[in-house]
Amino acid sequence: MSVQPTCASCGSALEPAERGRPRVYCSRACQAKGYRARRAEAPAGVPEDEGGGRHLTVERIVRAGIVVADAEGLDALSMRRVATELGTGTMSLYRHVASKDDLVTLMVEAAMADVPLPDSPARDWRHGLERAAYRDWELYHRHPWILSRVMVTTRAYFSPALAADSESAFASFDGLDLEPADAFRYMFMFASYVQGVALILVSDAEAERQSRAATRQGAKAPDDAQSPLYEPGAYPRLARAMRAGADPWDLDALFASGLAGVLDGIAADLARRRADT
Amino acid sequence: MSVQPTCASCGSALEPAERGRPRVYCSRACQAKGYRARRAEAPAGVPEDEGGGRHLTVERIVRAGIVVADAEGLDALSMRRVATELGTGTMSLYRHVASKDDLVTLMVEAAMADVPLPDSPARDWRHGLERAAYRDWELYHRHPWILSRVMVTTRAYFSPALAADSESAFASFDGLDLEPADAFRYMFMFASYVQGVALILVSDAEAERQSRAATRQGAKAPDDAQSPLYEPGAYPRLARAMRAGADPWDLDALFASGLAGVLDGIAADLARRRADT
DNA sequence: GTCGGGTGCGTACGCCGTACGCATTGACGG
DNA sequence: CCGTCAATGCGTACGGCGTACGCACCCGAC
Repeated sequence: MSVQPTCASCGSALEPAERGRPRVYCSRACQAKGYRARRAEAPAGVPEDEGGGRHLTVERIVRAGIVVADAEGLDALSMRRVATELGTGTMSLYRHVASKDDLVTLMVEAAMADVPLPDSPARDWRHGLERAAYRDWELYHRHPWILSRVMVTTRAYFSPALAADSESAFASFDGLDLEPADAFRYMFMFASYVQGVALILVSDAEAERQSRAATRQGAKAPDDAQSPLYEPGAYPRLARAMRAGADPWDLDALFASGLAGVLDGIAADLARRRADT
Repeated sequence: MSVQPTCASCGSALEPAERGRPRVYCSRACQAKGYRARRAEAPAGVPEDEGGGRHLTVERIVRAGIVVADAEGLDALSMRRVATELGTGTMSLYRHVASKDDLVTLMVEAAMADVPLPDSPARDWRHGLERAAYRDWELYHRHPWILSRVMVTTRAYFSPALAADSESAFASFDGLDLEPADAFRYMFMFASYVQGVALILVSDAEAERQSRAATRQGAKAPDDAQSPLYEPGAYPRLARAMRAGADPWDLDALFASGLAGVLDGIAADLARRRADT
């Protein structure tokens, strides 16, 4: 009896008719994933081609992608662009990376290693969550494009870097004897807030880039204070609030103040639960 | 002395050499904006072509765009697609809409009218903000793609629908004698949280659509409980929390619980400020 | 030597947004 | 009734995108 050959990466059946080319993988996508898996389990024999040599590797591709995305935004990231940056052909990238989506996922994973996780236990839960928030904030500052992947741990998909981030934040509650469900709810609120402000940060960064590009072309920057947002009229409350709170636009300060509020909310819930028992 | 002719929409100088074609507008983009402006100021003479007739209008284009985006996501929205939906040529759209970006902006503006603003004053600030939060939440449910524009009022750009939303939410604070700067900070925290959860909602909707498409192609849905997120191991705290809080995934409940926490945070700050004076 | 898997990449396809300019229409002054 | 001209529709084309496909080469194993 002949064994039905299966794809070495995804396990799906390989049609005998498919033989001749992939032979082990059912598609280029699986091929790339297979290469990565095999390379990862290789027991660190040769140091992987010193000095960033000519050889194409996932690492070099991901690093090049991060450079482009940091400098010019995720919109400017294209496979052709990354290939040009590396001096290779576009399709060569697909030997190491399954798709553009895969590349971005790998980039996010890699970029999150740029800001280290705290290595000491937090003084208390509030200190722990503040540390975690500022770690994420720093990440968004450095690599705004990571928000293209949702940065709150949900059941949706598994990311080691994101899970490590969450785990570290959850450790803030360690001495508290919290119900796991409560811990989850606190975390959800906390992470949602951080992610929500990050969206503003990202769009600020994007607007900044665009206005810089426009200014280079000789256009004049529009005056903020001219905006109808600052004119009393149809929106008097909004205008007053904007004048008072947004006039020197300081997103870092707003982030800090909102964070304090969110943590106050958690504190209130903690106190209430403690009183109930 | 001959007057330098200027673009009727953006006011920039019109090169005489440019004469012959646009004659009034410096570009097709300005042309589209000009048409819209003129049509808007037309004093409602003829009822604008009853019965959704053959005539192409901004309204019909925007409506078609919303239908496509609702059903298949913003990724599926292309100018060609909208044109096909309307049975016209692709480039015809550009007579009424300056660009795809312009179209999306108009779509967001129009979609936000789908859920009415509250028309009665709120009982108290907490009730007011809850109403505002659920209004936005409903909007994100119906039209997840509106999050492609940042939905927190910042100095970045002016949107009438968004400003009206903010103004209405600010009205929650009306009887409170709040410093405008404090009101702004509360609003910022509140809106950031809502927007942050919306990002999860949106990615859920996207994942849902993709998995439905994959299932139609015969793939099996992956089992949530298999995810490393639920396995104790490298992430014990995360796994416990996920099992307890995310196992029947109920985003609406999580939204409500986090919202309560955020409002508690505002209440704490209000109480503190009141005690200080 | 030769063979076969690992690797790079050129070509091509079908999308996209949109610049450009011609064709048609319809209102209006003569 | 006709000439005119702005408003409008749209066909063609360009440069970009992601990526499927298959050929060419390299290099270690035998």
